[in-house]
Amino acid sequence: MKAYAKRLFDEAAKKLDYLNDVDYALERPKQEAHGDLSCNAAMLLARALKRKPREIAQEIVDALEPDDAVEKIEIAGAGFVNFFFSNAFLANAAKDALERGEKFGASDLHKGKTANVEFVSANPTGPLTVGHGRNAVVGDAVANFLEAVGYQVDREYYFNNAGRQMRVLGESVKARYLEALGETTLFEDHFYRGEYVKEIAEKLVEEHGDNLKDEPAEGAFKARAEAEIFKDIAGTLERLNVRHDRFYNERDLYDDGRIDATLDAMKERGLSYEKEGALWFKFSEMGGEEDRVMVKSTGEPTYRLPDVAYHLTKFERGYDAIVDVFGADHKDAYPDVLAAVKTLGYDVERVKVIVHQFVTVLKDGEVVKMSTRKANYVTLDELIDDAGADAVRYFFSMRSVSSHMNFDVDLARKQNEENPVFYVQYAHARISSVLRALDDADLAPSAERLDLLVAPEERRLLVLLNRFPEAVRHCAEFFELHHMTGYLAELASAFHKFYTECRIIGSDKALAEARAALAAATRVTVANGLRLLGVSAPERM
RNA sequence: GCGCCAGUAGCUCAACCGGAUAGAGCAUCAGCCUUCUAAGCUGAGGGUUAGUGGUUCGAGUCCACUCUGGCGUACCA
Repeated sequence: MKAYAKRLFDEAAKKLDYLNDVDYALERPKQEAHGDLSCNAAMLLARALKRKPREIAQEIVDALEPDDAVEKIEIAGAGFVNFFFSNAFLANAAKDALERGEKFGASDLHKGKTANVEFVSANPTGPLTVGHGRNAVVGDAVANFLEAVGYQVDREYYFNNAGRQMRVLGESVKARYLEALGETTLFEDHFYRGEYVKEIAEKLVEEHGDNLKDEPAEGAFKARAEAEIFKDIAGTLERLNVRHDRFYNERDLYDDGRIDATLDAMKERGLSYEKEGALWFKFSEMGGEEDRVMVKSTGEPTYRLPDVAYHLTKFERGYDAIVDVFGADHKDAYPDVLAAVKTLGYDVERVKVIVHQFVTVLKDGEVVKMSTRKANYVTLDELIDDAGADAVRYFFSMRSVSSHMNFDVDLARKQNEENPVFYVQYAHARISSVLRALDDADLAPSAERLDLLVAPEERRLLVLLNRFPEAVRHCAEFFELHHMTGYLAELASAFHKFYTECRIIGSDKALAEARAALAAATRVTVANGLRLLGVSAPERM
């Protein structure tokens, strides 16, 4: 609809030069009485032209040359130009959906381009928590949407198994191991206290008895912990239908010399210096906040150095779009990384950073202060156990990423029947059910007579089908998944109303088959929307 | 202190580049199943968009200040 109206305006602009000078909007009005699409150009021009907006609106309308796609164009309010599309035009979307099936909504807008989406990226120090869930869901869905607009997408998980956290984890496992052997140990305050640490230690006792007593914590203990925890993380992600194409180990950056190369490159440009035994980068000269330590006086790099080197590899791998998904707690790091990458000659415009706000978890009416180390958390697995993978994915997708969200675990548990995801899935199941019943009534969906679909409920569904491709593009561009959940809720609602008011079986054959086609097209659309969000579309409920 | 994100109905959240009468779900109340799935539909109530000032044809949206909450502000990641 928007594309069509835009073409009309572009044509009109050849006659009305002032249309070229104004950044007008083509929006869908909140109220149906205001049509399917609305343009505010006349109001925006009124001042510059020193004329009345409605007068300008009239001039614009006179200059537009619509064909029969448009039923009427009205001037309303302060000077809005409102479009009402014809049913014949709207019905095209239903035909599209039926013909293109799973491809409906997809486009080749970015065909031939590649994208890298990095998400989750939790170090293997413990099970994924509810907080990671938001990251996983957002990252995976964003990747889906990028694929839908033509990108070839790599999903990447970046991790570090060499830092202090992992060292402490190894020590924690060893301490539990010795405890299990009956020795008294000092379980230090900063150790990881989670049950999973004990479980790993117990496995080691079962398999090796006391043979590991003299092993260093950093050896077998850490290695086993990493392997077990990663297995656990992978299992959790699998349950959420989230998969990564590549796990990128920070260590590789050291092994293949990228860390040193990054240091050298900065040194060559005179952007690093030594102070108090540490190596600093001059971020203040690169547009960053202030200079930062990159290599500590101990000789150990800070996390920023590998972060820079890692991002350089993404550029070297030639991605057209580089998407980073992380929580608000990591927000301070990326401006420096981008500043360094830019200084080294790369186009940082390709990087899109999605910062999602924190998830506040409520349990038993209380806020749970999450800490992996202190073993104070609600795991993602527990949440999936309680609410189901579909509800978890839908729930995280429903909120704007920039919004803090409250996650009431007790509510999620009860939400079985009240969760909005079921409303949408139910529409899919209901349609599936009607379509199954068609055979017995000797009917089949047919797009031959879609012109018969003139009831308000039918028209409304058609309008929504028209909006789906736009909604997909919007999500791929702005990464705001809640626009898709909102769209799907509207679509499901429109269907349920249609279902209540417009009988399929029992109507005249031509009308029944046109309605069946509309239902089938709606089912395709619901299924595609849910699939992009990583949510299942059940045929029976 | 400084930086970022937010504050909208009882609760959880929407509102696309500033547009027309601020919308959903849940909860509450009142209706609708002899016919394709009632996990549905219809209707009702519920708002000083945290506050104050400003910008303009028009502000929940932009600007300034104030208040409240979250996150950050490391030679932690």
